[in-house]
Amino acid sequence: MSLVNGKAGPANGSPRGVAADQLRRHNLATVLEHLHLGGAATRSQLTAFSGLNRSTIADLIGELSDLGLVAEARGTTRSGPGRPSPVAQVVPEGAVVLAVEVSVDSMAVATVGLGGHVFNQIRIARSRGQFHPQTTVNDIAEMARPLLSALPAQYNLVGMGAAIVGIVRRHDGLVHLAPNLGWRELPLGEMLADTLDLNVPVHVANDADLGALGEHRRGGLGQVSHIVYIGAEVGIGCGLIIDGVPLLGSAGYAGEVGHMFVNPDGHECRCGATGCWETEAGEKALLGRVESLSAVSGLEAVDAVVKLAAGGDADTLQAISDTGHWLGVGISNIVNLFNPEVIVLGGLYHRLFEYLEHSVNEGASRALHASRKMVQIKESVVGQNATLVGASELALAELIDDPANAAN
Amino acid sequence: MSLVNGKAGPANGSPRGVAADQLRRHNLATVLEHLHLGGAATRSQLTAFSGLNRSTIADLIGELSDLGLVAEARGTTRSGPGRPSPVAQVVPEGAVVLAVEVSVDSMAVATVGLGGHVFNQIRIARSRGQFHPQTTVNDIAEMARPLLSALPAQYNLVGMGAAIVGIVRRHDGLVHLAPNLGWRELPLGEMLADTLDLNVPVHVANDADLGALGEHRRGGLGQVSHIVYIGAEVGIGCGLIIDGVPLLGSAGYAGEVGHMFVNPDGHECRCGATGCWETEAGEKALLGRVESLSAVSGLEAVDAVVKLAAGGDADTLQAISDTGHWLGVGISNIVNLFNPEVIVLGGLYHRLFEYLEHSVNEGASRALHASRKMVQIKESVVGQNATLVGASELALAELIDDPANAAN
DNA sequence: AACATTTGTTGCATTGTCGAACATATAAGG
DNA sequence: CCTTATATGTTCGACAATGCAACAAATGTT
Repeated sequence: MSLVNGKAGPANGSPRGVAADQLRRHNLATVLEHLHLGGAATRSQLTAFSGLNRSTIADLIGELSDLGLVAEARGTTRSGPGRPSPVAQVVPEGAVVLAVEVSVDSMAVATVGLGGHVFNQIRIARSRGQFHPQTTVNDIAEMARPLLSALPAQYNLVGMGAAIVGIVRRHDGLVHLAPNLGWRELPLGEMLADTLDLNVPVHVANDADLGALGEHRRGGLGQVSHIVYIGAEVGIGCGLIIDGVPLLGSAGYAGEVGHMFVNPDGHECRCGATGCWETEAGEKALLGRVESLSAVSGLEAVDAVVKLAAGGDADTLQAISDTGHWLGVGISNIVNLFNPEVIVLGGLYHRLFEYLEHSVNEGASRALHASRKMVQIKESVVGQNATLVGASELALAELIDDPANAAN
Repeated sequence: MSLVNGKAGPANGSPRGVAADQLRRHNLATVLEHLHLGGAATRSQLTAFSGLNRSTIADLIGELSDLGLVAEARGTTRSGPGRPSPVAQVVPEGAVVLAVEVSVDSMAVATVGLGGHVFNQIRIARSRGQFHPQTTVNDIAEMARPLLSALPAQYNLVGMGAAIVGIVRRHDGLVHLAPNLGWRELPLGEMLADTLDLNVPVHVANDADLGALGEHRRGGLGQVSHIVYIGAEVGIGCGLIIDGVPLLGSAGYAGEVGHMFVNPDGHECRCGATGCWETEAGEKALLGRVESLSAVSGLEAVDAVVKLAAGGDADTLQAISDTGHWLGVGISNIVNLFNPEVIVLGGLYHRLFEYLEHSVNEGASRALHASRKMVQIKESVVGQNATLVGASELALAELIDDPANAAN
């Protein structure tokens, strides 16, 4: 939570100084974020966590309560003497967002409230054909309508977040390139805003970036603040959390790892190069290694591989292991560059994690010893919904960062 | 400048809430940093920059002036009517640091004051043999002594920063591994503190990380906040600035790019793999490509290459160009991962920049189009002293971040 | 020389947090 | 059941920092 002044300032650039109101904003945000991510907490816990005085905490909670974002209840059973501290928790309907995910094999929409409460969620399969963008946007609107009307009375919609399998410019939601959807230079942010017409801010981001955000905030990683999320459907996506903050790059294009070079003797890639990470560790690479499948492709083929692996088919296990090896080799580069604490595997790798784990670790042993030793390679905890959860967190962030101004 | 509370707090973790004193600290830091990096400024310019009230700026400058960090002078010639605004500027001797650099071919020590004012500097050649660590530390102490006694009266020494060609754990200055110095798990921070006995905080960091910091802060890059610095002596080093903040990784080991994989048909590397970036674009790769030099090695060989290139020797130019190509290929991976605005080439690449530029750009064209288009590959502006400057900035950062508490 | 303009200076208002005193709710012990 | 210790909420005044308005000062313009 940075404390950069957000109010309108003098002409040249944003003001760097900070006044008392920004201090209040920061403290409100800190308390609300803690409740949002950590669940219910007593006032005395909040006092300890924040380092603020109990009078201040009382005041902050009072304001959040007036805003309809937090509610207090009588403290439950406690140990030890002393006046019981009331338990504060977020009110989910106090701030609701619409989360959207457009992946290769499915599309999902969810209504999510403060605290990560999912009111409702729909996921539909999507064939791999390329659809006209406006058709997709209309489908999203169609899926969203019933979810929005099913929300409890008096809900407060504050934003919308969309995760897209593609390269997205953050500040305006322009989809620069989404090969698997057939989109290019598409002003998706605008289109969603216009078509859904919800009168709330629309955020669009890359799916892996949001997968990382979802895992960071809801993946039970506690105080871990350097995380790399790696997911695959057709291509390989990578999202990075550095010091607790998403790494976006200057335009939002950071984390494009698919065409990192890993294998001297690899296959030719659609990008023209040879031995790209995607070519060696992506879905197509995996499927190509399972001989009995050569005819099938896409999601059905992946499902078949999962089934074969579960059945203990030696060929399939070897194919998965080979894929894991190249996955690990790429990971070693990433470990050297970022020195993260955790690498989270999502998407395809999440489905196959138990069969991949060993060979990934073996492949990653190429990395610098000191960095390698301290990093843990794990499977996604949030699982299939990591990107959708990330999209909701993205949309909620604006409110959490400035509860007083964003709530109404 | 993050506004995280730094004062002693309750037992579990650092406090997240912020009180008025931290606000003051933030504003003092903002003003001082602006003067430190941007040079002299009138009060009215500071008012515009910070967004704070004129009374507040007057008060802040008053405090910085009382601390001996800033001095005001009568405003010089101005255009337009109105009462002239006094010009504030930093007092270099108000906060002085000792900056140290231990590279492969040289060692340097400098006394640097606020505003980046270099009081004195010594650089000595260093042969490539491996020296006992304590000998090196003693040499540094020896070099530092005359510099410290040559400082103006009443100077205030506030810290020391050391740049090391090796992998350094940030929080305690442990040199995990420095192959070119022959060091391993060496508590250099402690050794410097004990031997120099200056009674100030000692910071140790990787040379490329500090090169990046030096370029970011004194490289005339203005508001650019996503920078990758790439330097080479024997190996390739990489330092990253993300959103204006150094990327260190969870232990400080981030940016280890030397063994990134780039060339399928490459040479064998000392790490055991084949086609590492270092093997293809490092010093040895370059020297190996210049046939007429094959016997010579080290700094003399590099000097010879520079001379041959300046003389227009076709073989040499081709060798440099080939090296540049592989440098560019590695850069394309980095561009894809970080989406930076500027890549700064230092060290060996700085010396050869005019001969490399074209082939580096060609090699980098592999990168994602959108990211490639927006990044500029430049040569270092600070030049040979980038890492030394970075070391001084590192040591000064503590004071700038909290002028009131760190100044005395 | 009068005026407009910009900026420093001063004193008070406002905002936000802290701290002390008091009130309240629980557990433990007799 | 009553008393006591303890932890925490509540209240109100103190304190710190910034903002604001009125005034003063220094400069350019006419």
